[in-house]
Amino acid sequence: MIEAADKKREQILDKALTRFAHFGINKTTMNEIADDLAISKPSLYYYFPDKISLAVAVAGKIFDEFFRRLNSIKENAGSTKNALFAIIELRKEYFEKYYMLHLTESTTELNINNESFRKLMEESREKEKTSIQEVFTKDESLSQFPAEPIADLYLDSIMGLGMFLMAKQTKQLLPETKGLEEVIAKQKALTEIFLDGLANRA
Amino acid sequence: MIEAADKKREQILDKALTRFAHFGINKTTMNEIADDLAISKPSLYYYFPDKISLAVAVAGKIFDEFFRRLNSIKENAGSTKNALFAIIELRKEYFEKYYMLHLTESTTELNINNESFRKLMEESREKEKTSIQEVFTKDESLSQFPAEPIADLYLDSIMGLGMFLMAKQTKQLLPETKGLEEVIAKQKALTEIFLDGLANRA
DNA sequence: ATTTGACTAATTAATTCAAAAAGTCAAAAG
DNA sequence: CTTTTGACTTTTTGAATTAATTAGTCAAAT
Repeated sequence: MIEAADKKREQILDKALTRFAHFGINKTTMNEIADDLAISKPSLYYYFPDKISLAVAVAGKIFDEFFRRLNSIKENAGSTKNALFAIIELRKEYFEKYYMLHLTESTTELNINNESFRKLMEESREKEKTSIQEVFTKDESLSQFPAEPIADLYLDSIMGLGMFLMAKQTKQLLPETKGLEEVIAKQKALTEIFLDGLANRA
Repeated sequence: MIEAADKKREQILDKALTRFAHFGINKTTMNEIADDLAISKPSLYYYFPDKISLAVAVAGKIFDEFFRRLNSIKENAGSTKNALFAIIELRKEYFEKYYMLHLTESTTELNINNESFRKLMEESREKEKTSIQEVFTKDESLSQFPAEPIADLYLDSIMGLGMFLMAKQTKQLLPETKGLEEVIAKQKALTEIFLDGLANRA
């Protein structure tokens, strides 16, 4: 019964995701996940060969959902600017939701040395770049220059701005209630100037 | 003889700078600095109350020199673009030169909790922002919109891009011979689009 | 094919302790 | 009175040891 096994795998993924999102990967033990599901640890290991595989599978699930949303935005957003703004909001949503997994920076959780995780992250970044690229390509008024390096530069700039501002706030002792809002605002402001800059060259 | 004391302080600063730049602050001991100068440790402590004060004084010296160069660029560069490009190169030069002091990111060296260091860094960032702001203000074609938020956004974007790309490269196992060159290239590319974007709005 | 109790192996966290480095002081030298 | 120092104390750092937790395995059972 391959179907049933898949269903169980999904159940495990769901429970694991919940714990990971709450406490992070390192602070979640395989025993806890097994207990949550009211199964034994060996059962858990029957479905996933090790903890990293489980974590990578969870991360993969999150990315799948993310890219489904991203594609939907890409297809339906009216203008280029609207699309890029919506993508900024989407990234924010996922950042807040899965903050504990540190899927963004590669510092602590999920040892960066791990091959399959690094691959997943790399592929995801590539995928996101391609999506952004398609957003630019769709815009006829920007068809003059190659979309790939532009998308690359845009994405690096937006991500860098996000990382930088977050880092700045973290090491500040001041109130950070607004926090993400400032990041989003600046990312949008940069997006606007960026698009104007391209339009100006066209 | 206040004059002689100042001269000695300068000598100490110079030697300390050399060691700090080579080995980093943490890996340099007060004994080594004293030995370099052929004086005893208590003598060293006669001029600087503690190691942090010494390190902060060294960092201050570096920043002073940096801002002297920055101002010279600001005064002499022809176009706005030239000025911003030259500043990017200047930052690169200082980053390479004083890499070991980690004056940029606030991770390891010089405990970020230290009050006087945090103050120095904050003031320096503010100063740099003001300089960039003046570069924008000088450009009559951009006099329509407020220079302050524009300079702020530009600086955050450029710094973020730099940090982000460096972090990316660090955690990559690939050749990084080019390394900084890619960073500089992208910072310049973003600068161009940014300026075009402003021009387009004006 | 799936599950588990009872195990082992590997990692992580806490503790100890010695070495290194920071920092002090009373006395001396110019 | 300013500057310097040998000899000292206090703190910090890092390696080594150990205890505890957690990852991962296996033979047997359903």
